[in-house]
Amino acid sequence: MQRTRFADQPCSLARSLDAVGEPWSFLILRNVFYGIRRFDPLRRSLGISRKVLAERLGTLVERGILERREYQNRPPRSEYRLTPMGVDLFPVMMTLSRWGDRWLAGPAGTPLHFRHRRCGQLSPARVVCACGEELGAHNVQPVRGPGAEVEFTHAIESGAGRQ
Amino acid sequence: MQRTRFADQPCSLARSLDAVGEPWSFLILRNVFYGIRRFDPLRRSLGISRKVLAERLGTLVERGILERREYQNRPPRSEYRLTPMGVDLFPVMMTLSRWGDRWLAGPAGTPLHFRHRRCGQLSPARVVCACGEELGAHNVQPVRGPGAEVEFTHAIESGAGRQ
DNA sequence: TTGAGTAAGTCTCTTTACAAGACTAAGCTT
DNA sequence: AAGCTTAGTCTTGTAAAGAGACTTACTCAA
Repeated sequence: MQRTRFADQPCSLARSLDAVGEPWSFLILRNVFYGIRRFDPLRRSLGISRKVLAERLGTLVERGILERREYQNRPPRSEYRLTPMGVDLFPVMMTLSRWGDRWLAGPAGTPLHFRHRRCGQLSPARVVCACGEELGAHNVQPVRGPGAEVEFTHAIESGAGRQ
Repeated sequence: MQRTRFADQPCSLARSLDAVGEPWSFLILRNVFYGIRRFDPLRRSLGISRKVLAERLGTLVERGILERREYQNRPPRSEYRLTPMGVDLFPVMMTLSRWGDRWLAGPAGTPLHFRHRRCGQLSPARVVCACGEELGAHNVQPVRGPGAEVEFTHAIESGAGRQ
């Protein structure tokens, strides 16, 4: 009876969660984004146990999200860097962070802003359509794609969008 | 020795993960978005155990993400609906889903698209700044906000942005 | 009025995963 | 040589997930 795997579901959300949904994975990636790339600094900054950190780094490397790189070999020391797949998670982290800013920040306010380097704004990352309009549950409808499986999307297409 | 709580960290990402980062939470919310709102249909569509489903629904209600509503009382039957806080998670799920579309879809292709109702496009949800430009790790810099704590942001500000 | 069915759980048991921290190994420093 | 640093592995105890039996309260058909 091991933890259910989501990777085989015909759903990109489930697959993504299977790849980075374990406890700590996102926080490890956050700190790697912030420039903390080595084992001990990661462990200290996160307060994570050595065992779990080693496991998470291993699976994130295995899945192609981080890359392990030796930066010296006497003694062997390595650091972890984001692959393009890992870098591409940044927008996800921004939207999740923005949700927390909105609903969980409390009276002290937002702990951390993101500044868009080019225009200088402390940008409240918006999720938009190619046409530029902001997207949300109210104006989006799920539609079966080429990788769909019929029995899976049946319930979805019949009931979708009605909140 | 219980699981580490992220809710007390001065970081909206950590707080968000504490609220919805448990296994199954996102998939439950996905199905509620798709119109599956009752216990047994949720259980069947997810393949989750009754115990864990009851636990997750309970904590999501407790945290204000779902609302439990009786739709009949003889016998008492209830359904779960998204609160505004829950509805606001949809853009997060779209970006996570988009990441899975990009990196994990495989040869069968995207299982599910999102169609923007107004313009009709199968929209690859983009994360953009208020100025309209797309945001990513390369053009964003974290900046301390009012709710920050000094010792926490020290490492971040010194090392941020260099990948 | 008995029996089957349904919806929404609760409870028990087993297995897995996390938390804390001791221990290991290889090299460096004083 | 003793101690320090980095990067782990290993051990032990607790918490949480998975499977499924059981419960409660009501409806419906025979």
